[in-house]
Amino acid sequence: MLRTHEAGSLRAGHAGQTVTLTGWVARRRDHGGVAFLDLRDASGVVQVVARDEILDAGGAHDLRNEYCVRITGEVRLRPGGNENPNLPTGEVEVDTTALEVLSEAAPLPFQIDDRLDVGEEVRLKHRYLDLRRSGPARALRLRSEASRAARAVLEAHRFTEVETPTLTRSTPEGARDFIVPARLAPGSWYALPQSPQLFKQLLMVGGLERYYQIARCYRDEDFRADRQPEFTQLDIEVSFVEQDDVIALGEEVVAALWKLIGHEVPLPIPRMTFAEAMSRYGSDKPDLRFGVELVECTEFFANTPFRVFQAPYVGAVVMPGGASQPRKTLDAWQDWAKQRGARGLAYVLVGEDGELSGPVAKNLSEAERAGIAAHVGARPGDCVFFAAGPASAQRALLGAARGEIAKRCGLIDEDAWAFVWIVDAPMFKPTAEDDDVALGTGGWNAVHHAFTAPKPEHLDTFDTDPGAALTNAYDIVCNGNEIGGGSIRIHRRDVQERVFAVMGIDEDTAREQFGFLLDAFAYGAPPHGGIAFGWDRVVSLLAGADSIREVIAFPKSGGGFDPLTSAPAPITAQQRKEAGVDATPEPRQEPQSAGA
RNA sequence: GGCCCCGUAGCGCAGUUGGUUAGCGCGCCGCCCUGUCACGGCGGAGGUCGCGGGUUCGAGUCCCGUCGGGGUCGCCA
Repeated sequence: MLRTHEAGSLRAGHAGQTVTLTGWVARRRDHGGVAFLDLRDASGVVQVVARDEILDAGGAHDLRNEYCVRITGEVRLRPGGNENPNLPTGEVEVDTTALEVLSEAAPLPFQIDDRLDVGEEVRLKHRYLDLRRSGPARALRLRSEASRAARAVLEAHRFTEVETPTLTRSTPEGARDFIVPARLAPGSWYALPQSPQLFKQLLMVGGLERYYQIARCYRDEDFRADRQPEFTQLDIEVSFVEQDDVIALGEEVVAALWKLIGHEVPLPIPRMTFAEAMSRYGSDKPDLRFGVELVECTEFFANTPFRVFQAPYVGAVVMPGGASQPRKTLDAWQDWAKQRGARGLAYVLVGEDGELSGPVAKNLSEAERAGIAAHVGARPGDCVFFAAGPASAQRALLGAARGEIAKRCGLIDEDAWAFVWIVDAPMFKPTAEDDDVALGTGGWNAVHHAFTAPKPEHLDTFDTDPGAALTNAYDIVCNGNEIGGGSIRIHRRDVQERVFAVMGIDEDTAREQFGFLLDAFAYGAPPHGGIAFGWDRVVSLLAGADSIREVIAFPKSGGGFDPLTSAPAPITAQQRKEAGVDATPEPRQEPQSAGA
């Protein structure tokens, strides 16, 4: 090693020892004649004292921030009164006898100082400098610890870590595939996997029984704050299990993860059905750190004279103290709702005297005015927001309003962790007209994915009444974020074919796209199920980061651009030719197999 | 794809109803400083105000377009 000690490890007990340290000059305080250097390595910082003659001898008189240096000297207690209680190493300093510049540093594009704000664009462009800062470095180390903790849990259960291909076949699982030209088969393409879903099921057919992988996944979709074109899942699949087994395992993983940051997750984590989550919170990933539940008002307004409320669903959500909002703020709520595609957000203000006001109040019947506050649980001074129309859209609007109310009213305890399993999700949802990712033409699309098993009681009826079929699927939600989800899978070929049929995937299409899976199911596939955690999101929650970009070593910015490498980049004409990008594929004989 | 916000020195920001030579802090360069710890002092350099067009006697400032970044809705099982 080039060093004998790590800078951040030195304490009073080292006094008298001669040490050699390596690291970066975090700061230089030059008094002429003597200079103080803060020497930083991965372990921390220690103050180094260098006399003029030492700096001269090392050719280092122009030593600047972020020079990479090696110094030798004696650890000693600082002179009385010069201790720095803000540093773990603050009782000592290293009196330099030799200094060697290992590598000079050009003037920096931004300062490496934890106290300063730096724009994300420049940070990512020079991510290697950003990572010298304590926050970003800590985030990556926490990610490593999280992976280790998860592995420990799974290894204890005798899981096998298996790598699955990243060059695979394009299968329409929902998102758009990234595709890679195949030079040896001009005009044909690999796809990068959206998840290892199909492979892990094949591993179950292969008798692995307990599989996991920290797997990179690729989806070519538009950007969001919590999305990257490549992201990571902790992917798990187990044979011969039921829903409760996977949930228990998931809880064990979650508990181990949150233990890393000193939080004990009370087990078991509560469960809520999908239907309950939608009706009480207007979301399939409710944030349970606060109340403010949706109130069902459809019955209440069954005979209302107000035409807007003559709708298949009327719901309300109460904003505590909201009656005192200025007119301008209430108007702003309308804009807020319109931005979500709603016509607006009806509201009624409950005065301190209990009198109702606002544009909607006068449209209500006498009885409705008398009873509405009590029905929705509004108190004097509150504001009641209403949404009326098709249930799913209006619940989503009220659910969003619920979150906005909590934010504006400061109802969210930022230190709280609220976990919940959302279970019994519907198997299918109607295919929207503008749904360009519909897998088939059946008018129904899988809510989870096409391999999710129906609950046993819906096994016979899911294709005759798709809208009513429920699945053995479970999502784990933390503070309003879906951090993982999974299901018990279909392991019977006939059931899988019926599901494809409901989704309008005919036999030929199914055979072409998923033939290998159907084939596999013909050979004694075991019942199996699993779960996948969104690893970037999990780690960003543990790290308290606003964005998953903070817990990714080299994240991409908007549009899938990598500010560091400037990828994606054009290719040469030669590369293009070799890759066969423009070639027409030769008709090739698919190796057909059993059961065709 | 729709909508909202932001682009001024290497970095973070200010810049009044449109009006002289576009400022501040840090960093950078030079000189000084032997107990500092976000050291200090003196001096200095550094700007196509993202880009293009328009309005105007005059545009960093107003208008249109465009590019880049961030957020949001659609989308993402």
